[in-house]
Amino acid sequence: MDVHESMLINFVNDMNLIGFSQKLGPEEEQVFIAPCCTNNQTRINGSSWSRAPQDRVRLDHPMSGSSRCCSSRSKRRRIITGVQRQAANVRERKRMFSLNEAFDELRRKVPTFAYEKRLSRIETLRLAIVYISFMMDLLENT
DNA sequence: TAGGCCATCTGGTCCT
DNA sequence: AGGACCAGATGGCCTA
Repeated sequence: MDVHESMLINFVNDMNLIGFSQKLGPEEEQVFIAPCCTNNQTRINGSSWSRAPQDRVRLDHPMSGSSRCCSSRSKRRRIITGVQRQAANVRERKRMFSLNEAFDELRRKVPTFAYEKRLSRIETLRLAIVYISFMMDLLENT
């Protein structure tokens, strides 16, 4: 085993011992709260979703209710049909699928131990950031 | 049982 | 006009 390999193992060990939360500064721990979206509560309490996932269709008009409330911009409303909505859902699923594929690829690139549980997406990103920094330091010092 | 993570749906906005 | 992207909401699953 060469020096770099042992350094890498130490690095992974350190990552596991340190944990990600301690690496967060106050900035990262701040929770962003949208300034004007207080009416979300209405939507939670007065939820119009059906229970079964396949029945998750809004019972009211598809374009009623706005998640981006209080915007002073003029809104050009886009009326979409049920077919278009379904097509958009399919596209979104595909998009999320390719995003997850990219995350899986990134998981394979960052060093972890085989017995460790699968990294979550946020853990993968944070580990990748630290790993890249580690490698850059390594390059500068060799 | 609470909290974390994730998949999915959805509507708004951006871009071509 | 329509697809891509984004963020909020919601529910299911899993683990401590």
